[in-house]
Amino acid sequence: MKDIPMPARRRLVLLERLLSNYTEKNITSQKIQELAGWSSAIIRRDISYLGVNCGATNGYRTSELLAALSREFNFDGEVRHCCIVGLGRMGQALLDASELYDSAFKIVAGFDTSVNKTEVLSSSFPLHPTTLMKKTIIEEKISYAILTVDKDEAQSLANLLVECGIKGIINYTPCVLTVPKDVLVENVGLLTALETLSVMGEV
Amino acid sequence: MKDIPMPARRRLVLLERLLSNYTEKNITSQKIQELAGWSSAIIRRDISYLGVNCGATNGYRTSELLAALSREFNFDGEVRHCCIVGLGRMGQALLDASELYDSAFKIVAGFDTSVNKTEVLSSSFPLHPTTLMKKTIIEEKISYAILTVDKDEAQSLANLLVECGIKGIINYTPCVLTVPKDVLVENVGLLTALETLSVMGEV
DNA sequence: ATTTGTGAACAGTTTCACAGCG
DNA sequence: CGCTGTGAAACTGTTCACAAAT
Repeated sequence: MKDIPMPARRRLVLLERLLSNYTEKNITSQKIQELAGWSSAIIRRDISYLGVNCGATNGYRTSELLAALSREFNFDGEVRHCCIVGLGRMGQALLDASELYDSAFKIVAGFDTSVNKTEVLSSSFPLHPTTLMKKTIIEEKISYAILTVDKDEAQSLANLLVECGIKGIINYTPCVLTVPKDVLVENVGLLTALETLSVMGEV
Repeated sequence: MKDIPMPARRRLVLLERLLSNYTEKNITSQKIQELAGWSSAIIRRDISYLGVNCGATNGYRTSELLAALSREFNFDGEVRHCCIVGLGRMGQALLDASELYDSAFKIVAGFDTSVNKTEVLSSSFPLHPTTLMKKTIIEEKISYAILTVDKDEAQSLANLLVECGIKGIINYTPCVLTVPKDVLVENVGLLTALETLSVMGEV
């Protein structure tokens, strides 16, 4: 894993997503190219990092590839605990997170600065005021946070999360978060995503 | 713009986000490094693509940099029209999209396959059944779609959007969408983002 | 016959290091 | 003097093209 290039890792994650919704028994690099848009050459190299030796002719066995991806990324180990920080409209929309059912990730807590929110809303896991964040994150062994607060609270809550020893943040806010190098951030805010689309499109 | 490398474009978008929330009059490449985590060398090169000549010593003038970014990315031209496809919990959470207020993007329509949804919900822009998608996208000159449907509808609605001539899709579903090369996709689904975080983190 | 897996060539991106500017 | 802007070097990632596998 150590020496899989970063762009390859991102593609392999998408390959895992792709194969999860793929029903054929076998798949060729050519077929993946049609479905995902990357060149078949780079797909073969990406897959070669996984160390599967498929046996040519019919392409890869879907199940074998998926297993190799899970193994390499440790998606078959212990389930990773996550929390939602910010229970506004967006945070509430993620509360059920049916998407994560059957995945390697599980939301085990929600936080909001407003005690009102944490008391009124209900979910299958406990909702706490942010004052209990440190305690909960440590006790529940939470690795990742999903940040869905207002932009004026974003950096201060990111700071708090870092203090709690979080390993990564999914940033749904339109802010650039300042965090130490060992804390990873995925920026998935709507405005950021729209600006990126628009900018990648210009010839 | 033509020859700004893709990784540089992504950073420049984040630089734009960063500066939008930055109140000092001047900023140095060193300061950006502290805030965003990229090396000061690469920041200077990224900015050099914009063709601003700042005049050393005190770093860049924040306002000048922001203006150059807006100019380069055409954020100061006509507002780009967007639509939400899928009015479930997530789609509804994006309906107000206060985030886009004062930006280069505006949501002008929402769609759902269920007429029920489009009739019951209310928003500042019209909600239509997907049967009216082609008509509306053309009439309203909609460039970008925000896809928040269930995973079993994701590809078929992506197909429809492509047929309507959409330029890019913000994909909030956990699916990999198959689209022509000239249609761009930003994958911001929760599961995809969590898997990416986890995979980028492994040493 | 078809498709993988991979050295070697190529292309793209980042870093280094320093001249030049205010 | 501190900071930018940028050639040139170093590094990283992608594509080519073909031998090996079945």
